[in-house]
Amino acid sequence: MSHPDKYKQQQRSDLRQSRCFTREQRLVESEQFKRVFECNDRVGDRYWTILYRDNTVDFARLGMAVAKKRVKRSVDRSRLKRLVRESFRHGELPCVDIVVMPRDGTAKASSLELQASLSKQWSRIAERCGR
RNA sequence: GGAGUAGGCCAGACAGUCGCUGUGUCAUCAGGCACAGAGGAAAGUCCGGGCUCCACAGGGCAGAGCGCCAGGUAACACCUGGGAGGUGCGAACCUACGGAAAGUGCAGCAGAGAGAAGACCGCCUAAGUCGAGGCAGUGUCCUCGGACACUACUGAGGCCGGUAAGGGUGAAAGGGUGCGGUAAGAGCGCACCGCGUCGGUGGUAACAUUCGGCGGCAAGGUAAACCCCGCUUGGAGCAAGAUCAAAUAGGGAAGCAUUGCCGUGGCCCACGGUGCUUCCGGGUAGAUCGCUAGAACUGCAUGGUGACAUGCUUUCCAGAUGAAUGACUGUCCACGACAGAACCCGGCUUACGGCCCACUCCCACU
Repeated sequence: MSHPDKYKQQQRSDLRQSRCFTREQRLVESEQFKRVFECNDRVGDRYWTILYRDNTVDFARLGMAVAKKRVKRSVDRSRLKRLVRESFRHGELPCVDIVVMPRDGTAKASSLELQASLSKQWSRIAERCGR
């Protein structure tokens, strides 16, 4: 996908494969969040709790719930959100709505660790949905 | 070189790739292109404003805040300059800095006594009183040596007192030093110093005073204890507030329909409820505005000790809303601290990496 024309073509045909992150790919309304919280599957490790649920559109959507209680400083909250977004953008996922929540102490971990952790979680979700 | 004081500045840089938000522009759409995109503290939310809504005839009380003087400012508890007091060898820094003679309260331990104070040790015996003893005179008695009584003088010592010099206690004992004075002492008197006060002088003023007079001179500390005096002061906040506005339930008006059904009633009329349609009002979810052109910024000039002001000039400089401002790679260096806008400004406070300049003290060398 190094060739730009090829990239564009692919993006047009299938948002799933894209590396963009537009508004459509986010959970925006509280209804959407509620839907995921009410009924979901979950995966996780010591950094993250990730809820997911099949959605009605044909691409994955991401939402984040970063509680002030869990991550105290505003700088760290921003950092985690960026990390998650970036990772989500690069990861390949089935058509599910996802809500990512950090755990206590996640802010102390290095960016490399967190990225590794996240991509592992994405593939687990993909695997489960594939079955 | 070390230790310190004050002021100012910066907030990794460059290139490439992939993203996000806004604006502009092109495009039917998809999207393309261009430009812009966190801080000095964006933080704490501690003050002061703007802005918005609510309340309000006017005045007072209560409550809250402030408190040397002058200036700056939209305003301030901020800033600048000055005064006073204090800290430091010094450069410098610190100060909630009105009133203690309006009243009330508070002060552990020690100490005799802690607020118009006090006599524990010490000092003194002048006044008052008791008075061993001494000496003189007179009288009486006699063993002629004296004894006793009275009076006057003197008088060790005691009592009652005097005394705030000295010792001792304490953070603090009601100006200090010296001389006079005294029974011993004491502002009791005087000199000098200090203090208070009145006047003069200087200063816009706080205040100063190497000027003059007067007062013996204090009823101390604490007001971030109550309090008194003076000045200021409505309340809530952008989730303020404004506009548009589904769905559902309910409200109002008009029309239609059956002149249907139910209720009031013996029956008709009538009235109320029930059905449908349209409109209105309210306003929830949601959306839009508020939302960034401003007590703005850049540079210069002028005035001012300065904070700052005035004039000209330059620029448009985040505006998100489940919340953008990032990730990766490479190169270089001092190897990157504290930390993320949420209506906007002016301050204060706290956190923190580095650099520059000026000044002070100490050490060493020449």
